[in-house]
Amino acid sequence: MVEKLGLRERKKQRTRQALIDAAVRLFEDRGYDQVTVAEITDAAEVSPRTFFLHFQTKEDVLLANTDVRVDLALEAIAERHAGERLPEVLVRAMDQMIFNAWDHDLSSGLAALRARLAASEPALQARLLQRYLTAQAELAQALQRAFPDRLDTTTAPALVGAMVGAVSASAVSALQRGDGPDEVRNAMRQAMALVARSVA
Amino acid sequence: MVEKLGLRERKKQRTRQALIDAAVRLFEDRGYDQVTVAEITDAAEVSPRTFFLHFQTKEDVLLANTDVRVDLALEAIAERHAGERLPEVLVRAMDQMIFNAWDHDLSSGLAALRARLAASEPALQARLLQRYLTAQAELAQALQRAFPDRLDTTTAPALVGAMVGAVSASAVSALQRGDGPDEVRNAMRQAMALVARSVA
DNA sequence: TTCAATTACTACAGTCACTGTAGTAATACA
DNA sequence: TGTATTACTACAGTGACTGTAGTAATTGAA
Repeated sequence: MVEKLGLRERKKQRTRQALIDAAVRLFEDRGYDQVTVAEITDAAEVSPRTFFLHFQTKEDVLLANTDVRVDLALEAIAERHAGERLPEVLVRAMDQMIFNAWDHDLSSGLAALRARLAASEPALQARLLQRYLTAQAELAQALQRAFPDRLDTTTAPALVGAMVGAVSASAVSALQRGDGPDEVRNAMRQAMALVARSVA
Repeated sequence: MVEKLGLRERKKQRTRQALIDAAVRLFEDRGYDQVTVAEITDAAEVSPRTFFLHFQTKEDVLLANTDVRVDLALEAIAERHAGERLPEVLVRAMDQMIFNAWDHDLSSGLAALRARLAASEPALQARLLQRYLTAQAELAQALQRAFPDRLDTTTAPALVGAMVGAVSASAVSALQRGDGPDEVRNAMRQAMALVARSVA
């Protein structure tokens, strides 16, 4: 976990983090589309071009570190506990992905800001959904490897899709009616349980 | 169904259709991002500005008429047959939305082109997913109205989300491994059945 | 038929996300 | 110490999308 990075790489990570920090601060102040990429790079004291060397799109600066979440879920599937059955593994993987990582970067405020902006900013919402879709494919593959006798190439994606779809939809609907974090959390867990039942 | 439209409105629909036709033709010829909006408007013989009076984004020209699909599903839910239970209604609504409308505009080639381009074009894929999400909210609301004793404000979105998520994921995965239309269709139906089981 | 209100469309100028390219200076490595 | 790599910059450009003001056709009423 303690990577020995060269000086060059450390500098690169520093500018990357500076861009993220600047973006988060400006977005919180003024809202997503009231901030230009040029303003972010100004605040981070780098050239505008540099932004796009680190992030493919303006939205992606808010999706930083989402890979980590997916990796957590993949690990959770791979580390299948003794005697654990399909629904349990699936729920544990989703739990890792959503709540463990949630707690982790709630401190940085990135996840909270992302959720808030995704609700109001269509471009960001669309990009986030797309990220979910690619994550789904990875999860489905891992899950099928873990349960080769139980899942085929059709049911594995369907099952993961149902999970992610149910959890997302319940979260969105909870957020839209103004629920607080705890209620959103409960709604998501309830959705997970609903889908888990279909494979019990 | 036979709307009496004024001359002005008919002209408007004609330019709208001209834009769609021109876009589809050009996209099929050269691919999505090799065609500019300016070229579409040139082909349709209108000004570039006119395009954005009819469609919010370049992607939206390919999402034309998707409202109709959602409306079909909403009708299917409202016209709940005698003695029909939750899973049956849900499956029938999804069926209407996906396959009935599919057959309908397969002739125009729009649905087929959309599916093909959505697989390769991230921007379009993202927009399509977003459209699904908004449709989900409507479906969940309608479904809860139809089954007020069975569904609450948490389970209704979760259930619809699971359905849409499962069907989408299975379709994507089938398309990615190069399945033909029939196999994709089967995968989608199988996904629907999987989720329907969870509420049986 | 005539006049006034509405509106689909156009022309034009501008913003901003994003890209290609060529150059510079710091780091890495032999 | 010299050479290769590479993160970054400067610059010029493309293309999606917007705001605004004007024109001409449709509409509905006098």
